[in-house]
Formats: sequence, C-alpha cells, structure tokens
Amino acid sequence: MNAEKIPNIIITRLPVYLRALQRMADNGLKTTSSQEMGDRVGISAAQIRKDISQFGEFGKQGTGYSIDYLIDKLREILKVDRMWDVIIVGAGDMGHALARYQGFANRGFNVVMIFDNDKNKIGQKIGDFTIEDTANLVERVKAADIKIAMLTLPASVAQGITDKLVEAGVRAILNYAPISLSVPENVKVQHIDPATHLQRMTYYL
Amino acid sequence: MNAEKIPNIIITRLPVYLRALQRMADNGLKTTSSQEMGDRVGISAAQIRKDISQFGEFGKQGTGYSIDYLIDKLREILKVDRMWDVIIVGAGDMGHALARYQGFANRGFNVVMIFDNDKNKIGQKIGDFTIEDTANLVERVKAADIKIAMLTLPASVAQGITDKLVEAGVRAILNYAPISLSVPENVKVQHIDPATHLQRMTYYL
DNA sequence: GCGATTTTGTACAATTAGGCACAAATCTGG
DNA sequence: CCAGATTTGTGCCTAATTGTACAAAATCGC
Ligand SMILES: NC(=O)c1ccc[n+]([C@@H]2O[C@H](COP(=O)([O-])OP(=O)(O)OC[C@H]3O[C@@H](n4cnc5c(N)ncnc54)[C@H](O)[C@@H]3O)[C@@H](O)[C@H]2O)c1
Ligand SMILES: NC(=O)c1ccc[n+]([C@@H]2O[C@H](COP(=O)([O-])OP(=O)(O)OC[C@H]3O[C@@H](n4cnc5c(N)ncnc54)[C@H](O)[C@@H]3O)[C@@H](O)[C@H]2O)c1
Repeated sequence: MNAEKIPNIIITRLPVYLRALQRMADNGLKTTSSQEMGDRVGISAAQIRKDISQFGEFGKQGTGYSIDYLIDKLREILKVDRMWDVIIVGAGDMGHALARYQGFANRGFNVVMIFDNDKNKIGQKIGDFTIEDTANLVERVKAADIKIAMLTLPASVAQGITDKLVEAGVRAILNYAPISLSVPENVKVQHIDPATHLQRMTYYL
Repeated sequence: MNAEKIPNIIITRLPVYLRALQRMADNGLKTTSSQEMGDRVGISAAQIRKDISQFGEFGKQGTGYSIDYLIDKLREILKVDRMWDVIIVGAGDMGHALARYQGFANRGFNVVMIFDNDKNKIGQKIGDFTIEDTANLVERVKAADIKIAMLTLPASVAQGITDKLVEAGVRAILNYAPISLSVPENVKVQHIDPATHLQRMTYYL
C-alpha cells in the first residue's frame, strides 16, 4: 500500500469500479477479472489492474478478484466503509429529488438535513426531513460536525452559501449550481451540471 | 482550425469555459484574460490559452479575449450555436426536476418530450409536457429525429431502454442511473451519479 | 508618441498516464 | 498429477498532457 501520492485520476475511477462490483455482487456473482470489469465499465483491463495494484495485491492469478473482498477494499480506500452524514442546501426541485433518493445509503452516505431560506418552505416535510432555515445553517452544521454538503441553490447565492459551509467546517461540496465555486485548498468541490455534460457530447455529433 | 484529432480532455473543458464566460457576460463584462478565466474555473492560464488556441486565434495580445466573441466561437465549436431537441425517459423525481428546469435553453438544449411506462403517469402533465408512453418511444424519437436523451430510469431497465434509444437513432445519452451502459461506438454516453462524485471526495477527507 | 505594461500563442521541456508483454501463480479437466 | 489455459502484477516503453518561458503584438498613461 503505497499510500501517498496516488494520482487523482485513479481516485476518480475507483468509484466507478466500486459501483460495477456492487452491481455484480447484487447479481450474485462471486469473482471477476480485470477483463470482465473492463468490458463493463469501458476501461482497459491493464488500466484496471494497475489502478487496483496501487493499493495492494487484491487479486489472484488464474482466478481474478473476489468481488466481495475487492468491494471491501475499495470501500476502505475511498473511506466509504463508514456512513457519512450529508446535508442538502436548497429545497427546490433538485433538492427534493436528492432528499427522496434512496440510493445513497448503500454507497456510504446518509442525508440528515435539508435547508432553505424560503419562509413558505421552512418547516415543511420532505419524506422524513423537515426543511430547516438557512439562518441556522452554520450553527447546525457545526453542532452535527457535518463534512459533506450538496448544493442545490440558484447560482446567484451558491458562492455565499459555500463560504458559510466552509466556515462551518464542511470539507466536501457537491455543487449543482452552474457556476465554478472558489474554496480554500483543503475543501473539495465536485460539479454536476447536465448542460455541461450534454455539451461534451454535441461536439461529436 | 486544426479540426481533426482534438483530444477529448480538451473538449471536456470547453463547456466549463463557456459556462464561465456566459456568466461573465451576464454580469456585463466585455473582455477577459486567460488569467482571469483560469482563476474563475481553477485551471492554469497557460492551459486555457493552449486549449483555445487549438481552434484558432481568438485573443488579442495586451487585451485578452472579447467575451462575446469567444462565447460565439465556443458555441460554434461545441455545436451549441443551435438548439438540440432532447427527450427525458423516466418521469420520476429526477425526470420531473429536469423537465421543469429552465437552465437548458440558453445552453443549447430544448426538452421536447418525456416518457414513462407507468400507466398512472402516462397522460399526466409536467409543466408544458404530457408524459408519453414508453411503448411509443422508438416511433416518436425516429419521427422527431431526436439525437439526445436523458435517462432517469431505475438501473434495472436502463440498458434495455438504451438499446431502444440507439435503435431509434439517438447518438448521445446522459445517464442518471447508477450503471455503466454499453452502446455502439458511434453513440456517446455521459454519466451523472452523485454518489460517485461524493466518493471521489471522501478519499481526501 | 513612447516607454512600461499586459497578454497572447507557441516552442520546448518536464511530467504524467496508458499500453504492451511476460514471468509467475493458479486453476481446470482428464 | 500434469499439460494447457487463465489471469495477476509490473517493468518498460510510448503517447498524451501540462508547465515554462519568451517573442511579438497591443494597450495604457502621461
Ligand atoms: N432542477 C434541475 O433539474 C437542475 C438541473 C441542472 C442544474 N440545476 C441547478 O440546481 C440548482 C437548483 O435547481 P432547482 O431546479 O432545484 O431550483 P429551484 O429554484 O427549484 O430551487 C432552488 C431553491 O433554493 C432556495 N434558495 C434560494 N436562495 C436561497 C438561499 N440564499 N438560502 C437557502 N435557500 C435558498 C429556493 O428557495 C429554492 O427552494 C440551480 O442552480 C439549478 O441551476 C437544476
Ligand atoms: N432522485 C435522485 O436524486 C437521484 C439521484 C441519483 C441518481 N438517481 C437515479 O436516477 C434514476 C431515476 O431516479 P428517480 O429518483 O427519478 O427514480 P423514480 O423511481 O422516482 O423514477 C423512475 C421512473 O422510471 C419509470 N420507469 C420504470 N421502468 C420504466 C420503463 N421500463 N420505461 C419507462 N419508464 C420506466 C418509473 O415509472 C418512474 O417514474 C435512478 O436510476 C436513480 O438511481 C436519482
């Protein structure tokens, strides 16, 4: 386990491998090979072997990888062998969809609060959650020691709320607003923007 | 314009530049520099200059880039100097959010239909759209010559519907289901999976 | 009008990522 | 138990990507 200095590009692929493996496990499969995984996720077998081997020798020659074992290892590496509490800021359409989504639990994430600043929404229920007032965001996040937030806000207010989240100790932000956020170096941001993804395909049409 | 063989990695960055430029334009700015753009999107100025210069000489020494002009050029390059009709398959929470989203229009996309196979949903309205029966998917897509689809379906049916979309002539799929899709080589797929994005950050926490 | 300043586009260098190929380990079928 | 088949992990090489630095062009302040 060559712990330091794993390239980020490898880290971005691991969750894709993990997702594929979890799906195989759900289908009752017990072992797989770099070849089979590669076919499923569209990455060369050699690439997958090399990526995985950065963290240890998890496979067996002639057999391949035990799916359950590799899932355990990847979860450990990605630190999703535990549950992370996550908050949602912005209880609009996208915030609603995320709050009701059941697919986070078996990937290591647990939505625990949702915030908005609209007086008509505060206090209303989404599933099990009661929409909370953004005025209490920093206080609540600090108290619950939340490290991860999903931002489903209008672009115009996204940077301001981001600053508050950082102040409150959040270290990872998944941003749905179509704007690049600036954060200190020790905070990670990932962007989800469907229009950007679509534009990455139209070039080739 | 060195048309052929632009690396894909450059193409993935262009929509990010375009989004930042459109935001600058909305804020009334007229010119920018590779330095300023880089600061906004978190990419080195040299990288941005080199990316843009693959397609022509759009800047001016001492001044930088005309924002409006560069927007025009990027839209042309990415082929979003036109409107693309897009369909949504799966009228659940995520399909609803996308159908109601107003942010596609000024990025080159126009949602035109939404499909589901749930008899209770077919015929219902989402905004201006009436949910259509997936049974008619291939026929409708062919007739309207749709090239782009967004998939907001359960993972279990995503590959089957993908095959139908490909059969109907769709060439670009934005997939929200947590599963890798397999498609012919001339069809592009992009994945949006928030759990995957979150797992790319927990590694660093 | 002109020297100081800004900023592009690119040549070149350095770094990073990816593909190939194979020894070694293991399995399989008879 | 053995010959043939499978599959990993990795050394080595090539390709792809990014960074550095600077000449040339353009602007700006006075
Ligand atoms: N809906 C989609 O499918 C979709 C798709 C792509 C991107 N997005 C982006 O995701 C973000 C949210 O989209 P949406 O469709 O849910 O929008 P929305 O307008 O439905 O919801 C935004 C919510 O944020 C709340 N809000 C506004 N200012 C706030 C503040 N200062 N503090 C707390 N809450 C505040 C509003 O009250 C509202 O409930 C937007 O940036 C949008 O561009 C949405
Ligand atoms: N909701 C979210 O925030 C979220 C987040 C991440 C990923 N996703 C993924 O996006 C997809 C959709 O999520 P959702 O929350 O909207 O789910 P959902 O269950 O609310 O909606 C799925 C819809 O697909 C329809 N459907 C099922 N089989 C179909 C078929 N064969 N043909 C046509 N329609 C069919 C269902 O009737 C339903 O309306 C899922 O794969 C989910 O994992 C959703």
